[in-house]
Amino acid sequence: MAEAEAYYITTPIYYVNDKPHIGHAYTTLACDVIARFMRLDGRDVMFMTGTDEHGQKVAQSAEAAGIDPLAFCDRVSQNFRDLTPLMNFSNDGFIRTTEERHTKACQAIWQAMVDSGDIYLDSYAGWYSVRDEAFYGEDELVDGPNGEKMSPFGAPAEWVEEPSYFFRLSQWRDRLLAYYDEDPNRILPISRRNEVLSFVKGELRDLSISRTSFDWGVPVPGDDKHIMYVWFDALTNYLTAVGYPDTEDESFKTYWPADVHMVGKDILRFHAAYWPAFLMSAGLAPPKRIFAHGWWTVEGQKMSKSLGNFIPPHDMVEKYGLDQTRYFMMRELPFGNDGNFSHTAMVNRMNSDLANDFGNLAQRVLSMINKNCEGLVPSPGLLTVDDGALLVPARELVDKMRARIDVQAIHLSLAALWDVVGEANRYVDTQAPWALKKTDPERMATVLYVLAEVIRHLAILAQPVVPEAAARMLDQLAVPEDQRSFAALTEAGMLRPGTALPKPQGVFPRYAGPEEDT
RNA sequence: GGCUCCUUAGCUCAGUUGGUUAGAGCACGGGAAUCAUAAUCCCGGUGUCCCCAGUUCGAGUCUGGGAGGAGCCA
Repeated sequence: MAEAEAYYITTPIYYVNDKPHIGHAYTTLACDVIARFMRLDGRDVMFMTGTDEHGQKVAQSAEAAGIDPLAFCDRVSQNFRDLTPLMNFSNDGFIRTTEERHTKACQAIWQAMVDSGDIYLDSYAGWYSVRDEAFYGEDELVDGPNGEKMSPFGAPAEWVEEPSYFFRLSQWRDRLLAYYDEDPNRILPISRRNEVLSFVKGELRDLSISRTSFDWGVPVPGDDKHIMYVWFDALTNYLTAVGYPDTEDESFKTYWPADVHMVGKDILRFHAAYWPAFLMSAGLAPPKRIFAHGWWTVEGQKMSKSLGNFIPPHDMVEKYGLDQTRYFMMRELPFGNDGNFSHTAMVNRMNSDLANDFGNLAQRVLSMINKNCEGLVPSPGLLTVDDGALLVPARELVDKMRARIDVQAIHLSLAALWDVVGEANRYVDTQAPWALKKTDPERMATVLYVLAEVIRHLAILAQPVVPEAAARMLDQLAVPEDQRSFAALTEAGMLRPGTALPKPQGVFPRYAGPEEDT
């Protein structure tokens, strides 16, 4: 038995101070769909998400709430842990940067970077914004209403002057460029890759990676007046999760380096430039792929605090259904692009693609079998050219979808699946089994068998995106639990004639809520 | 200010190395069918392919300029 090939995929860790909205759910959902696909495809998957709990802002929020920072984090990180059951995520763990193991990992990688001569003590003077967690140049600042200095994003900025440890990022330019060159798909989409390339090709400055002005974070080893810069701390979670610093650990040896770091486009630079440089400096392999996805707007408008138009994932799931929500977010826009959420688009997708095309296909076929074949999987006769014209594309579908998932083109993998759904609906019409019932019952049985077998393929392949509905479809085809992976998409997994099927029930209802409610 | 990407049917987008009448889905109109969640199937039109100029026998596809949009950096 060949050992399953490992696959490690991560979401960013989310900032505990935020309230989860569809943007967070979207990132994790994309990873979930890919992780489920890989598991069904026989890969040994590690899928991680978590929360980023350090930094001055968190400490300030905790103080405002009148509790200590850890108690505060315990409370608010729950909001993100709750996304897993709500969205049916299949993450293999949930990491928090306040865990003891994470402190150890951060200090270990720091020490490794010190040992390779890439960290040095100097002093930092400049404008810093607590809210943005970022430093700014004098020329980037804007004047606030009372003449105070503000960051370009309108956050208060203060002049800070303090000792700081620096990372020799400037020394890593060529090695980073070589790393990008090794794989044309290193950073996707390509437009994002170009951005990173132009950033790194420009003048790379050394990076300040510690602060002395607050203490809610990971202390620098050997100099605990210094707290690690929050990004240094946060990025290291990807290592912590697989057992670092124990590089002999089975988990670390199996899963590192990560196959995909999924990130929002706003944090690409940290992942595509700083992080690989940190890792290489510490003698560790950099990630194989960084994918930056886009943002959702809502009814054409940006989500923002001032508009208060954040959509809590819970609201979408409640209103449209869980699998419907999952499908919409993965299908509506090319993965990587920005996209717009609208009630109309949501209802269109859920009614056209799910209810009318896929759901109704299963329902019409299963009903005919239920009524005309005594509720048993029918016995096929000799297959015709028409049958092959449907069966062959269904059997080739898994390869087509895999090729697309490999480059995170989730929307295209779904489009391929729906192509076959369309073929199947056309086949139903041209074969007209309801007419065959009177003229040629044996041929009717063959047609219904072919359809049931194609639906088996479709349901198995739809599991990553609509796990519950696909499972119900497979239940209705009496497909055993252990026959639902992609390995069953062969002749050996074919439906057995004579198997009793339960009475069919629709799995994708049409939208039944209020008509105009946007 | 520098750089990157985008601008194609009402909407969302495909358009490979330049080559005959520019495509898909949704929406819309007509027809067929009646197994099914009134779902399905067939047929149909619309496009100054952002604008201008150039290269070419020939450009949505290449070059230059311009307009609008998004983003990265200073």
